[in-house]
Amino acid sequence: MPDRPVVTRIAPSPTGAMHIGTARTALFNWLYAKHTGGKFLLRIEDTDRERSTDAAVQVIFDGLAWLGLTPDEEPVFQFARAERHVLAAQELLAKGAAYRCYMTVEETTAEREIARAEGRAIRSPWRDAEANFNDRPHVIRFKSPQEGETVIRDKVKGDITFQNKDLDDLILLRTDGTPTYNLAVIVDDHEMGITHVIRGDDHLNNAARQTQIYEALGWDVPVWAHLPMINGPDGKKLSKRHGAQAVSEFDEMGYLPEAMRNYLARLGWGHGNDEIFTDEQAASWFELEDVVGAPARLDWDKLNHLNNHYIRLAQIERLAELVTKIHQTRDFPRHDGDQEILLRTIPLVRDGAKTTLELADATVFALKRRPLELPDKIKGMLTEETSARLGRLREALSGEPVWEVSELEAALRGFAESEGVGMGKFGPALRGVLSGGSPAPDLAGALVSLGKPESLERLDDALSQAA
RNA sequence: GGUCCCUUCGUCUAUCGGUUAGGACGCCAGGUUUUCAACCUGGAGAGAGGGGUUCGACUCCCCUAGGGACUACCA
Repeated sequence: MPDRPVVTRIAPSPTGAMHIGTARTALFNWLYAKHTGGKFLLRIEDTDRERSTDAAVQVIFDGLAWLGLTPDEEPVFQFARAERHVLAAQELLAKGAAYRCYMTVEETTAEREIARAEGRAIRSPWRDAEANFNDRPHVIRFKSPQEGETVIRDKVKGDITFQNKDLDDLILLRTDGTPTYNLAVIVDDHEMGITHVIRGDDHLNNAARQTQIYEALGWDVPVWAHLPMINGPDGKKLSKRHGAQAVSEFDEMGYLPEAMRNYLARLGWGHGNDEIFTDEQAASWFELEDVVGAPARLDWDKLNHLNNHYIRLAQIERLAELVTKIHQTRDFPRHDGDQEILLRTIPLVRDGAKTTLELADATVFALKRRPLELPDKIKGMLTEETSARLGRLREALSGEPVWEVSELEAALRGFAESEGVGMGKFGPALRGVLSGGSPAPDLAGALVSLGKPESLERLDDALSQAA
């Protein structure tokens, strides 16, 4: 490869959801481009007109945007470049590196069965016929070399040698004259100036045949880097039953994009003992040689741990916005003044949240409207003794001048002491009365979240109910 | 069937011939404690199997086993 600036690309086909494996491939391409000061491009492989949809194209745009992996140039649509692909096929034909094959679909199927039984690649009788019956239906096949071997110098897998006799003659142009994937990728990668093809290792076998086509065209072969797959926790192909496989699902489940980037980067790549790092660090460290050759499994626990870490790091305003969105999708009623409550509450509850969904759950207690509906379990705690004690606590709190966590902690402790009991004697009841049974932070935190007036009122509500 | 890839704690990984095989998540125990989580301390836990090469192999080579990809006029 000549010493040109690095250009990488992600080339998904728009046929449905954006798989998490595609996201990681995009991440690695992005990281490598950043690492080398090169460019990261996007090409939509929409040559399959049956399955490609505009909605799926949008899914890819949205997925990349959410992940923060912005391409450095406008996306290229493969289907729109069909003419270029055909031109390349004709060039190959003119060079004698491709031929017209008049086998019918039935004949091809029959040959495939025989070839498989004999353990060899399929062959076309038209390979050396140099036939040209202009109007008869035919495909254009690449005339793959039969002798020798083709070596793939893969940055992840190392050198891989294929015997040319095992490689069949790829179809370049279909009977209807449209280009196939294997032709289109080569032409597009070449004309987009792609220097490094970093993709899933399901394409590893294609690389050999693609290399031959590059050579036949007289083009530079890109640097290959084939990434292993991402499997489910059980080591099997990732599917619905593993919880998620599409990028959008991780978003919906409350994962932050920066957590996804960090997690995905560590799946199949490592830099010593570094586990948590910034995008800048990852980019500066990222080398294709350090990519692991073995498939990895998705580990929800580790993802959760990282997500919790990034939730703790996130701006409160941003989290409040995400939580608000979650409440909206759940039709949880919101009111004026909730924003302030949220901004007050989130810092107090986010340390325990593994996802923004959990974070949203943790804010519910503070957003409820009084009077709270108290579950029987909490009502049961309000014995005469406890109610009386909470009454005295209410008075103590109403005189509290500074409504902050450390002051309130001290006040609660002081109250317990003055009552001559442990916090266990009234803490659970206080919590229940303040939260209505929803998860809530520690007592002082809950009081701060609610604010002084609301806290006292919730106490009053409960005490009058109990009385 | 054929071709190709992969194989270190449960999981993700470090090690690039010489280490008590390290870290992270998870797990277990203890601590903290008004719930849950978080947090603190400690602990258990790995080179698929078999042959070589070498003074010395997790590391290099071969075989076996087990996973996986491809084998479309899909991408």
